[in-house]
Amino acid sequence: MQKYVQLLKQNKIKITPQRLQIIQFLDTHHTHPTAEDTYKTLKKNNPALSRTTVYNSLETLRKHHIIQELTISGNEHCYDFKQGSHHHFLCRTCGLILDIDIKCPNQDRLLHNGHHIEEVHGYFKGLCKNCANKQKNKKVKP
Amino acid sequence: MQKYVQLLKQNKIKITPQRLQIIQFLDTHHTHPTAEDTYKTLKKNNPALSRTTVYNSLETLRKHHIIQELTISGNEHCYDFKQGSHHHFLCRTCGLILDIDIKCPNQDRLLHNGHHIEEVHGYFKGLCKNCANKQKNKKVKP
DNA sequence: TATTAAATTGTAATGATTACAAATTAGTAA
DNA sequence: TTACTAATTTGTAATCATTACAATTTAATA
Ligand SMILES: [Mn+2]
Ligand SMILES: [Mn+2]
Ligand SMILES: [Zn+2]
Ligand SMILES: [Zn+2]
Repeated sequence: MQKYVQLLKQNKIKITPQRLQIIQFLDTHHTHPTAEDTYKTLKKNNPALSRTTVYNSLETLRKHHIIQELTISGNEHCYDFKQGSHHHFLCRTCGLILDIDIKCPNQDRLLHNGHHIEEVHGYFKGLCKNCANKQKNKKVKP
Repeated sequence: MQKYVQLLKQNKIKITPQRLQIIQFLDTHHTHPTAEDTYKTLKKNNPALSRTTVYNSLETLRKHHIIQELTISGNEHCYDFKQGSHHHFLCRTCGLILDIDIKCPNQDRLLHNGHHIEEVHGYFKGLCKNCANKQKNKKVKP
């Protein structure tokens, strides 16, 4: 927990229990949760928590590059505490989002034709192993 | 226009004026418009057009891989008639979305750890050349 | 311990997208 | 050509994620 306090201090933003809880949640659940996922989970142990606080905090943490915001699904933002840019896979069937640890020569690009690159996102979308197997079984045994 | 008719025929979906207009719009405006952009523009020449039709048509065209759906902005879908997977740049300041034609070794991946990859999206987010210059001028001449 | 700017909270508003049912139409076959 | 039917289009209402806002609370500082 102390490491999260340090993280906020380094970024000169106020240390609040809500922010600490949100960072801790993201650090211990590498499932790329949405704001709503985060809210629902933390609300259990902190019934006074407001949904707005979760949205505000995630935005603040993002602006300070403490967390990353993914736009892989297209209808909701997902958040990721993992440091360093990495690729992701989204299963269109079950919604699973996985880290994909592959090397990419464009991962660290900072400039392209005069445009300043601040973030690089590599998204793969398709059918996960699990869902693919389920579909296969259905076809074989109808 | 005949080429759009062929495209729909090949995909065995009904040829409607709305679908033809939508494809034509995307084919002649490579600005990655949203559903709303498309609706507003086409509504001018076809006041009877429904927003729902635009959403439905874009979804149908996407399912048949006639157009691509981008999730780069995070709060709205953008559409792209351009064939073949290619990378994109989003300016966080002005909203501009550009094609980035670079080679990527992961562009044509079909499988990763048993997961079936159907789409590859490479998104760069940052500040475009134009907006960067504007910011620079502001600092120099306040 | 008092002060104050920043953060949190709850509610209302917004914006994108989807659901739905009635009306229309494209494709097909007589 | 005409009649039929399933697919499509339309308009409206509903939903879902996110943001705006004002009142209340709190973390940081002196
Ligand atoms: Mn990740
Ligand atoms: Mn493009
Ligand atoms: Zn899956
Ligand atoms: Zn710009």
